[in-house]
Formats: sequence, C-alpha cells, structure tokens
Amino acid sequence: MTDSTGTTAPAPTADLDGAAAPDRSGLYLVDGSGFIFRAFHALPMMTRPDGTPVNAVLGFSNMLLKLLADVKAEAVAVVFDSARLNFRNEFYPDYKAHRPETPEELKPQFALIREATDAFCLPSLELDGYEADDLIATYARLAQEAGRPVTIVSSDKDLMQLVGPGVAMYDPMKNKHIGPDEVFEKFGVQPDKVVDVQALAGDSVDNVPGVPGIGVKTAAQLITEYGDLDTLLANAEKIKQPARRQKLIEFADQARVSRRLVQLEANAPQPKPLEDLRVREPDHRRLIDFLKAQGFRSIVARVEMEMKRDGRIADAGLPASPATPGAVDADGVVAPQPTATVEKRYELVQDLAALEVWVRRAQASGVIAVDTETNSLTPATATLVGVSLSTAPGLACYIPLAHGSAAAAAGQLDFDAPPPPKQIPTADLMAALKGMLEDPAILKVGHNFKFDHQLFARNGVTVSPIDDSMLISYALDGGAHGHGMDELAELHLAYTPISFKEVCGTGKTQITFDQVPLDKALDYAAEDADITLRLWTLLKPRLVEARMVTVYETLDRPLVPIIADMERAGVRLDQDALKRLSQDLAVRLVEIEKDVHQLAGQSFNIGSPKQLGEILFDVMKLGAGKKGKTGAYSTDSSVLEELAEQGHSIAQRVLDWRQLAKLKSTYTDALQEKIEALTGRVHTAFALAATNTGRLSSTDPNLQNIPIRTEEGKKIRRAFIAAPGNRLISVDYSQIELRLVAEMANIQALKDAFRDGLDIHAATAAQVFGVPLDQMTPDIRRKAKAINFGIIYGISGFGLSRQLGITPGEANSFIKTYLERFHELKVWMEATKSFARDHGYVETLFGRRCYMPGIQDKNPARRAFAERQAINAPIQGTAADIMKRAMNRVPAALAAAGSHAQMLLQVHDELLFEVPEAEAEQAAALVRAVMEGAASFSVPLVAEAGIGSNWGEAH
DNA sequence: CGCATCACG
DNA sequence: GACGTACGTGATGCGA
Repeated sequence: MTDSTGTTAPAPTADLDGAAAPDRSGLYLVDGSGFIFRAFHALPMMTRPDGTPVNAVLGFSNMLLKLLADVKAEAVAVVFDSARLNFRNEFYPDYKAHRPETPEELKPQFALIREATDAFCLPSLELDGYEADDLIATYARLAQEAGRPVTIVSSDKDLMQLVGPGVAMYDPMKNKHIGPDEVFEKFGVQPDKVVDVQALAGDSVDNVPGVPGIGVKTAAQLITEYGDLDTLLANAEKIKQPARRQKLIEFADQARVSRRLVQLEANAPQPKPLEDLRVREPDHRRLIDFLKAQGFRSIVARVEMEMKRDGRIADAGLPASPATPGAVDADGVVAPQPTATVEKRYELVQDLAALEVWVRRAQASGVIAVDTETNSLTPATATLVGVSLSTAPGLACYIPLAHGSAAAAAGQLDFDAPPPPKQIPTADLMAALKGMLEDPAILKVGHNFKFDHQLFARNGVTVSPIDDSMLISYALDGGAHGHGMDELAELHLAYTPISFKEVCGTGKTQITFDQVPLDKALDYAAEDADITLRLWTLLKPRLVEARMVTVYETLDRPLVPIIADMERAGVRLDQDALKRLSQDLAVRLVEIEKDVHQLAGQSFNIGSPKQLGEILFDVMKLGAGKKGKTGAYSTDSSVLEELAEQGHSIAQRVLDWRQLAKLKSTYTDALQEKIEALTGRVHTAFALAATNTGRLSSTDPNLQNIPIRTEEGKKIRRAFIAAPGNRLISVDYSQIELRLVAEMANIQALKDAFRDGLDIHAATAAQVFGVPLDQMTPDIRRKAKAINFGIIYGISGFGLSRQLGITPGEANSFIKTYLERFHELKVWMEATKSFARDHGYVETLFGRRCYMPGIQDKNPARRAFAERQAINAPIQGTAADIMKRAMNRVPAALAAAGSHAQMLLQVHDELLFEVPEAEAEQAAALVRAVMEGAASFSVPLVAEAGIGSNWGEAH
C-alpha cells in the first residue's frame, strides 16, 4: 500500500470501503479533543437520568464505533489535549486566548470520554504542555520512520500539514479521505508548505495573528512564488503591490511567530512507546455496561448486533443488509435506508423552559414534524393527551399533557393511583406553540395531518403552512401500496416502528394513551414525529422528480384543513327517528323470520349464507345451486331474485329479511351509537389516501353509503337533519363521469348531446339503437343507460349481459354498435390500455397517477381486470380531482359572500351543507357555480342543488 | 380474520 | 384461445 519510493502520494493507508483486504499494519491516530468539541456543539444537550450531560460522550462513542466498524487497524491511539496551556503560551501568551470558557455542560464529559475510550479498549495519549496535535505529529513521525502507514482521524485543518508520504487523513464526520490533493484544495499548496501559508494567513479561531490583510489565497500565491516563508520575507521589498509589501515588512516577525504557533511539534516526549498502541481484543461486556450506564440504548443495540455478526453471540436470524442505501431502483422505489445507524435522541418535555429549545430549533430550520396523541380516534371529540415534535432525524420530543389523569378526569378519587406526572397545562402549551404553529415561515409536517389539525383547531390554533407525508406518498405512489406511517417506515426506512398495540394493548385489556407510562409514551410518540420528518425528507423531493407537485399542492394538501373542518362540524341525526325505525325493523324482521322458517320447514339462521344455502338447495331442492370457490352455495341477491321469479316465495322473503337486517344493523342501530355525546352529532372520518383513484372514502361511520335507493332506505336518509333554524343543501354533479368520457375520449356525438342539454341516456339510445327520441321507450333507455355505465367500468360483454339479463352475445352486439356510433371511444380505450401497459399506471386529466400493478400479469383474467381498472381509473379519478378542486374553493367562496354555510359531507359527486335558513338559496346558487366552474372543458359541467330540512328532502 | 353480502357513488 | 368478469369503496355477521 505504501509507496516505497516516496515520490508520489500514498494510497489511503487503510481500506475504509471494505473493497480490498484490510491493511493491518497501519496506525490510526484519532484526534480525541477535536471530536469532543465537535460532538458537543453538533448534538443537542442531553443528560443521563442522574442529570450528567452526555451529548458529547454520545457523539464520541458513535464516532469510535463507526471508526472501528469501518477500519481494521493494527494500532490505534485516541489523543487528547491535557490542559488549557501548552508550550506555545510560553512564547505567545495570547495563543488561543480568544477561546471561550469551556461550557459547564462539557466539563464533566471529559472524564466520561476517557472512560469511553477505555471501555472501547483503545489506548489513549496525552501529555502535559502539549496539544493533541503535537502528539499526533510525534507519533505520525515515529510510525513513518518505522515504515508503517498512518491515518490521522480528524477534521482539523491544522493537522493537514502532516499529510505526506505514508500519512493520510480521514474525516469521519464527512466520511472523506484527505490526501495531498484535498490539502491543496484547502490551502493552495502542497502539505509541506501548509505551515507557511498558515503563518501568513493567520487563524482567528486560534488567535494566530499572521500578516494583516493576507488570507489563504494570497498566502498560497506568495508561497508558490517564493518557495517558503523565509525566502518570501527576505525578498519582501521586491513585492510589487505597495500595501502588501509594506505589511510583509512590518509584520515579518509576527509571521515567524505565527509559524511557530502553527508548526506542530513532531519531537514531543512520548508518553507511551509505539508498541503499546497495538489494538487489543475489545471487552464487549465492559463496553456494553459503560454504554448502558450512559443510557445509549441504540448504540448498545448496535454493539450487540456487531457481536452477533462477529459470531460472538450465536444468532442465525440476522437481517440481511439492505441494498445500496438511498438508491432508486427502476420502479422509482427508494431502497430502504437502515434507520438503526441514526442515534435516537428523544426528550420528554415537562415544562415551558424545555419547550422553548424546540421552538427555537423550528425557527432555525423552518420545518418541524408535529404529531398529537389522544384518547380516541375521533378528533372532533378526543381529548388531547400529548404532542410530539421532531426537528431533525433522530431528534424528537414528547410533551405529555393529560397523562395519568384518567381517574381524575372521570371524577373518581383513587388514592392508590400514583399522582399525575408533571405536565404543562394544555392551554399553556397552546399559547406557547401558537406563534410557531401559525408562523408562515415554519412548515409543519404531519402524517395524516387532518387529525392533528382538528385537535389544534379545537384549541384555538390554526396550523399553517403544513405538509402531509401521507398525502405526499399518496400523490407519488397511489395504487402501488398503502400510505400508513408503519408501512412507509418499513418500505422507505427499513424500520419497524413501535406499534400502538405494543404500547396500549389490544381488545379488552386495551388502555387509552393517557394511561401509558411516560417513558413508553415518549418512545412511541417521539418516534412518530421522528419518522414523519424522515419520511417527509425522503418523499418531498420526489414530488418534483415525479412531476407530482401540482397534484399534491393544488388538490390534496389544501384539502387537509377543509376536510378537518367538515369532520369537526359533523352532521346532526334525528336519534328518535332512528330509534323508532330500529324498533319497527325489529318487529318486521321477527315476522319475516317466522315466515321463512315455516316455508323452510325448520328453524335456522337466515343471516348465515351457509345455512341458507343448505336449506334452499339441499333441503328444499330449489334448483341446482351455484357453488363458489369456497365450496359454499351462493345465495346473493341475484340468485335469490332468480328463485323468486321462479315463484319460490321463500326467496323473496329472504331478500326482504336481508334488506331490513342490513338497514337495521348497519344504519339505524349503528348510527345511533356513533352520535358523539360532546357535540350531539356524528363525525365521520374521510380517508384522503385510501383509494386507488383519488376518491375520498368515509369511515367510522361510513356516511358515503347511506341508503337512498329503496323507500325503506330513504327513511334513514331523512334522519339526517339540519340544526334548528338551518337547512341542508345537497349539490351534486350531473353525469360527471360520462361527461368526462366524452371529454377525454373526445367523442363528438356525445359532447354535442351534453352541450345540447339532452337526456343523455335517451340520446345514447337514439344513437345506438336508431330509435327517434319521440319514440323512446323506458326499456330502450334503460339498456342505453346500462351501456353508458358499462363504459365507465371498462365494459365487458359478460358484465353487461349480467346487468341487463340478456345473453353475452346480445350484449356484445350492443357494445359493437355503441363503439361504431362513438368510434372515438375505441381509440381512447386502446390508447389508455396501451399507456397503462407501457407505464404501469394511468393518469387523470389533472396529472394524478394511478398505479395498476396487475397490468403486466401473465394471468389473462387478472390482466383483463387491470385493463378495466385502467379504463375506469382516469374517469373516476378525474371526477374526484374536479370534486377536490371544487371543495378547495367552496369555503373561501362562501366566506367571501358572507355566507355561514358549513360543508358537512362529500359523497363522490355530491356535497352536503348546513346553512342558516335565510341563506339557503344564496348558498346553493354559489356552491353550484363553484362546482360547475371547478374545471373548464368543451363539455359543460352541470351541478344540481336541493334544499330541505333533511338529507332525503335536499337530495 | 377471511368470506359473503350489500349499502353507496 | 386462455381466464373469470363490470369500476371504486366500508360495515356487518358468520364461522373457522
């Protein structure tokens, strides 16, 4: 490895990349003092449970661990300064005089760092009256003379003068080798002239005076020209520039003193012979004990993992090392980066003084991850239990607000319970954070921020501006995978976060977050904020690369506060009406059940498809019965309807029972349970990143599937009512998806029909079946309507035949005629499928991508399915985009008009509002206008509004 | 916890 | 000509 001729620069003295065989002959000289200060200033203050500050100890330990993992050396020495004063002060008392006093928090860490060095079984060097740099110079010379390569581990530029044949430097902070080229880059001269340059340029940090007016650039130029400092000073009169000449003459002595200051002493006494620096086998037990005593949990984990890898602990189940970190593979998926390599620094914040640090960090960096913990999943009514923040990877805090107060909150006195921990009152926290959370210059990042936004809004804080890592992922990878934090952490960070179950348990023994002990709550909650920030850091830049910035910025992100307001508002239900409906349904279900059992000749559970199938097809022998893949008879409504048509009265009775049972269990019973005591209303959760097409979905309860198609169902819809003095307004897009088919496929005849405001299904029927509009029959129109829907779904002859109850042959001929009349459609469908095959995704008109993993599947059935998805997704997705555009504009438009209307629900093509009675007409007109203007196409968008005291009436 | 069923768009 | 079908959701009850 070394260059025996000494005429060219040496190769790095050890193999730091693991590419070649490790060089065991080398000496590593670690600049311990340099690292203490760097670690101390780079890491936030942290303390052991006993209050001892340990941030520098942690940074130092991490550095040693990394070094030992990276290099295999025969000899290592960690070199320290011994005292503040050294021989340089004897001839220049002001040397390093401007250094500030050692911070109080650092003082106790010096001893711990020496302990750490011992725990790592590494030899250390220090000598009174000499700086670490002098010892490094001395031992580097010794090793060099012994023909052994030296690597100086430091980022201190003052050591660069030592670089030369057999001596290299390595900066572990930047993971950078420093050879003659790097030195030249820094000082403009070869390493052996570095002291001359420094002598001229001086160093304000070390209070080395140099020559005033001369910096590194000029110094390098002069030294290059004259060869060295002495020659330069001897020839100072010859310098052309008068000012420079005069300074050099005047400050010649000062330059010579400066050189003595920066020149390292390579002949210092040796506290230990070179042989004593040999690396010893580390004592892992001792090391782990030391690290545990400092509370460095994640380093302990790393050391234990290293031990396993080295075979010191038997364990076959080690994780495989991930692919190149951060590399982007062909699918644009970023290879996981192991999170274990980042030290976690999680802090519990229990007073406002500790909080201030975090606000300052947010102000400094301009971005902070925010997460809230609550005692329930309904943010409209949940109690805020704590807030976590993260300002840098691995750096997070948790601020408990309502822990250990469950009994107190319930008004119970429990003298056995421990007293609640010290916590900031929620109102005080909000007051302290409000400025930061509303600061337009500080970006607040959350994962599913809609939830947190609601909690802050309920506490009088409107968080803005925001980013949402979940929505960024959704814009980037919608359809490719889910976007929950745990899933994304696994995928992008190769990390499994602490699960909620682990912290709160599950089922009957589940506890709420306010009952979680603070240490566990800290681990869990701080980690959530930490991971959120890491995901954001990783995903946000990808928006630009994927050209998905506009989708995210104009469609999804602005929706967060708007949906949060809708959820928070909730919707009023007529609980008495629901109760009466439930009772009515219960009575009728019993009657029907009696009938069915009588017709079957025995008692059985009608709600069990298995038992029902056996009764119908085995016991009663009503036809053959179709069995599904599970081997059970199918008893779904299409089967029962067929049986009913054949005159089997039991089938119709079962259909009736099914319908009523569904309405009772899913709606009249369940909705009552969902009325929140605090608000007297029902608060659904709209999922913003759940569907493959860009639609929203609604859960807990789902208010996007409230019955409307049957008379019984409409009764349930009428139980959705306006508050006293208010009205409900329902505004829905008319035929939006079919309009988009006409627009996107550019179907002239269909576009004309829409522009003329025709009954679109009748117009289609006229075109396809050649029936003049004045001779249209309901049946022909019904067939055309079914085909129109079929188009949107990615039509198939089989599907259409089943829908219309005709043969697949007939259905195919309908489709053929349709595609002839609207020939542009066929072209568009083929182009869309081809695009999907080429790209693996399809796009909406607004650029949202919907990934279709199955489009290349070898199985023709699965591929055909993906092709239908590829047809449907741009249509459904564009409609969803348009609705989002409308929703983003409506609240501001209402506010600007002075309206008090509140948006409550979205049902894909419909928006529901609650509005003071007197404003209803005006609001309805305004919403219609905004919806119709949400996009501008050659096909008009049409929205229709209804007003009523309940949802049934308004629709 | 997966399946079948059915409510909506 | 395969292969099993309309697209997108969520909640419920059953039964292993």
